[in-house]
Amino acid sequence: MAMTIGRVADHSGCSAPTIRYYEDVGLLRAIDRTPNGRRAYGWPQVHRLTFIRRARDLGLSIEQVRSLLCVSDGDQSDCGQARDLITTHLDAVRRKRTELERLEQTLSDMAARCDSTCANVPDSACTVFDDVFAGASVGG
Amino acid sequence: MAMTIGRVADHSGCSAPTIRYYEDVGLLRAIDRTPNGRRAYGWPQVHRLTFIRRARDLGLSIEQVRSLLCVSDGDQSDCGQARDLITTHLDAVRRKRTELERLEQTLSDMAARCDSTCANVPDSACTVFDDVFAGASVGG
DNA sequence: CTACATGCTCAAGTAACTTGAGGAGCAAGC
DNA sequence: GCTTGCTCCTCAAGTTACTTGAGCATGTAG
Repeated sequence: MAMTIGRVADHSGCSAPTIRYYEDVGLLRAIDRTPNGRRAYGWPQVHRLTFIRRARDLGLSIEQVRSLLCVSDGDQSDCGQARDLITTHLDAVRRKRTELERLEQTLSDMAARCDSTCANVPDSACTVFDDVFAGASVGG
Repeated sequence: MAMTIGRVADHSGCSAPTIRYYEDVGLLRAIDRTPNGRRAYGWPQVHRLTFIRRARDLGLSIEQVRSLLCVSDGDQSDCGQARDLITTHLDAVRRKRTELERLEQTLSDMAARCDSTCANVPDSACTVFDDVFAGASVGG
């Protein structure tokens, strides 16, 4: 039933040192130990770590993640405050997604241009960046 | 015609110290100086910095940004390699966007649940996290 | 029972900035 | 003409969120 830190790392996508670090800074607490002193985890920790990793990957700071987990842990008693916290993060995530779509479009334009201008001319100079940035060159 | 670092900061969205830092690490080079030693920028640098900021905001490392700028600068002579670079980044950006959409959905579910369960019960304990994570609780 | 993979702690290193100290240049108002 | 205040400069140290490495113990496979 109990997992080693290595298995938890595999399941959650966090590295073992990172998991110990999260324990250090208080995102995980009171990890059981086996008689010989090794950490013993269960599935709830795997889910918590997966959530943390996803949020971190997407640019939320440790403190922001902590605040969301506080809501989850019930440390945040006022539901209105919890909702504010969530919608604030939601706005940030939406803005980020919009920017990401813009970059995706830019990169995709570059690749298409690359295909059309130099696909059949190997080793030719590439001009993909010349005018993809809102009509202006990238500059020096 | 020439802009101070402060104006460039306003236009590009990078802070002045960050712009100096990018010069230090070689993302910007050979910035002109006024007779009294202040940096003098033009629009090409503004565009370049805007591109850098967008890419950085979305999780590309300085080294990845540098490699894209190398293509733009023509330091990358092989168009095939340039295309590979771009499509690799494009894949990463697409995966990131998918993850972001998942987090957006999760947060939006939380907000909706918050509204329906405790909107008219101020100061009540909030249960928004109880089962939004793939059917499992966040754990401890 | 010897490899060797995995775990532990603690300290130092890294990336990408941010903040702070200490000082100079210039524009506006008195 | 001089002070007030904003912006700029350099250089050093601090911050966040980890990663890497040293040195040692333990569990597992052949």
